Amino acid sequence: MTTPQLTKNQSLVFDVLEKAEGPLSAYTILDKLRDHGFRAPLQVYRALEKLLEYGVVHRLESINSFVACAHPGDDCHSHGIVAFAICESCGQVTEFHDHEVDHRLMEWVRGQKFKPEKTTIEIRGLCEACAA
Amino acid sequence: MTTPQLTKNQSLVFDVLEKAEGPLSAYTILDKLRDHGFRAPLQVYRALEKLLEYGVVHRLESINSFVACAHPGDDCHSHGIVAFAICESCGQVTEFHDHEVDHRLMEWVRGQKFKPEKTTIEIRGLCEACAA
DNA sequence: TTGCACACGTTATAGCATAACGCAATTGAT
DNA sequence: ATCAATTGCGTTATGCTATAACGTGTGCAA
Ligand SMILES: [Zn+2]
Ligand SMILES: [Zn+2]
Ligand SMILES: [Zn+2]
Ligand SMILES: [Zn+2]
Repeated sequence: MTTPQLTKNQSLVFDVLEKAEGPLSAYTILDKLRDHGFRAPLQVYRALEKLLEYGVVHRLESINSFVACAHPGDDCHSHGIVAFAICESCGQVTEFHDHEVDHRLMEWVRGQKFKPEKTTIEIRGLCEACAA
Repeated sequence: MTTPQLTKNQSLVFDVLEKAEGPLSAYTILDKLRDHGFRAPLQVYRALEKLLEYGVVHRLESINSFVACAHPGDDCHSHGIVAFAICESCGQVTEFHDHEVDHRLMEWVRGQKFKPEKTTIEIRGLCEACAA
């Protein structure tokens, strides 16, 4: 998926996510953009929908939040599953890929004749700093 | 984790989930239990909290729903990660375990000195019947 | 008896996400 | 140039998901 030129709202939302330390909820993004004219949740959600489609932003299902892709330009997303480690203390998120995990999961779905569309792998816990 | 005797509310919620064809949202469970005296979401959420703790129910993060464990009495839950395949058409859920996937993920977290607490693996797509 | 833990009921509130309407700008064919 | 289709945008309203806060009753152990 090649990323087209972002619209104004999409750029604003993306910039907020890129500058953030960790994942943000849609409503947090909204609050950060009120000075730029954002008034309603849909303005955020519509931008996020496109950014997710372009693959430059990921959604963290287990915490209802969004994060900028940590591997811009990487083609991993086109042929692999993205996994996340989420620190429940400081909110830090690490994005990674493991082809062996992908392989095993895809082998399983093939055996079941299941047709995968979107796979979520999220590890919640404590990062090295917070676990100390 | 050994499962203690369930309370009345916990039993009601568990029975609903066990008899269900697929995953249910907390509010759907609530509606199914109104005839049994349930009036408020908290009655459902409090029961679910315990059932999750006992390991007899799983939460599907990506669809905000709950499902009865498909492997009652299985000790897989104590030393492995649970994964789910969720059909987005018919709602059918298949629960499975893959030790190799567990192993790879745990190897990754060990390398990062990340301390995992709860891991989510959910594959959304189409089951064999619905993909045809 | 007193204190504690736990389940429960109720009301209110917080947090997350989308439906539905209308308008404006863009594009691309006819 | 005109028309139709698409896309983005703004606004209001609504729906779905989850928890806070308070009070009650019950069982049990110190
Ligand atoms: Zn990424
Ligand atoms: Zn941390
Ligand atoms: Zn299970
Ligand atoms: Zn299906």
